[in-house]
Amino acid sequence: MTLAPKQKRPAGKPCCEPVVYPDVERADAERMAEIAKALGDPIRLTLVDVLRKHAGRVCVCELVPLFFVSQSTLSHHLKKLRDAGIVDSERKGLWAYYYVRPDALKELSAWLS
Amino acid sequence: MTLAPKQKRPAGKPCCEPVVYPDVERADAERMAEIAKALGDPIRLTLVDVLRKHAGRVCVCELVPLFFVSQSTLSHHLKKLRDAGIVDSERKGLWAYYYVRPDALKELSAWLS
DNA sequence: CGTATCGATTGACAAATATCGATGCAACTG
DNA sequence: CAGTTGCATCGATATTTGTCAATCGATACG
Repeated sequence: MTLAPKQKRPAGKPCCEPVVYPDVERADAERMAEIAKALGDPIRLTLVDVLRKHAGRVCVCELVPLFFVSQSTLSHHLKKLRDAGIVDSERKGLWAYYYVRPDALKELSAWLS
Repeated sequence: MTLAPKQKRPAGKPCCEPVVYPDVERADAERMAEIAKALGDPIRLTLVDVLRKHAGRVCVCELVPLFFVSQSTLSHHLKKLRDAGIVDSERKGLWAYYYVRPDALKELSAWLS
């Protein structure tokens, strides 16, 4: 697959024919980029890693001591993951249990490989 | 795998034993988060998609018209991808040809699946 | 040589983000 | 009921990000 121009453009005319096009639809790209963005922080990526290793649910009070940030900051990160649809939570009395939504990472994972 | 506390903590004592730990090392998480962050924008994700579909190299002048942003903005996005180690470029005369670095996405892809 | 073109860089600016401490709220304990 | 606990939200602040127009450096063309 060879493309791209070899000569300077004749002035006025376009540099080259547009030969390449994306395979992903714009909406798909936006959805996947949102997921990727949410994973684009070491704390959040690690959070997902921890949650994924547990089929069950993990209490927030167990997550907080794993990172050197305040409780409110961690809560903020969890919210970002929730907003991106990667995790969800369930409240039980005082405690909140988080878990990774099944298939949340599927599309991005498929695209990546 | 059951964890997490069931009773309010006795005052002074910790809420619960830390039972869960991440499987990824901190350095790994940081590396992967950096990649994910770079992919966390629709334009950049689409750029990678376009470049990936071409074993060869793609000229910047072909990439610009694919997006509704200025040339300088696209250049900025390409730099982000370069800084993250996802793509690299080669200059040939006036033109710059970009390509996805092999294996750049491997680690993240493996972790995701 | 002088001029046009490609692509990167700079400077500016608004918007989004990460972080914290303080506060709020629901629910448990005594 | 009063006090305490777990977690979310708010307000403030510093940093990062996306974007553009303008400029720059190198290269090509005439």
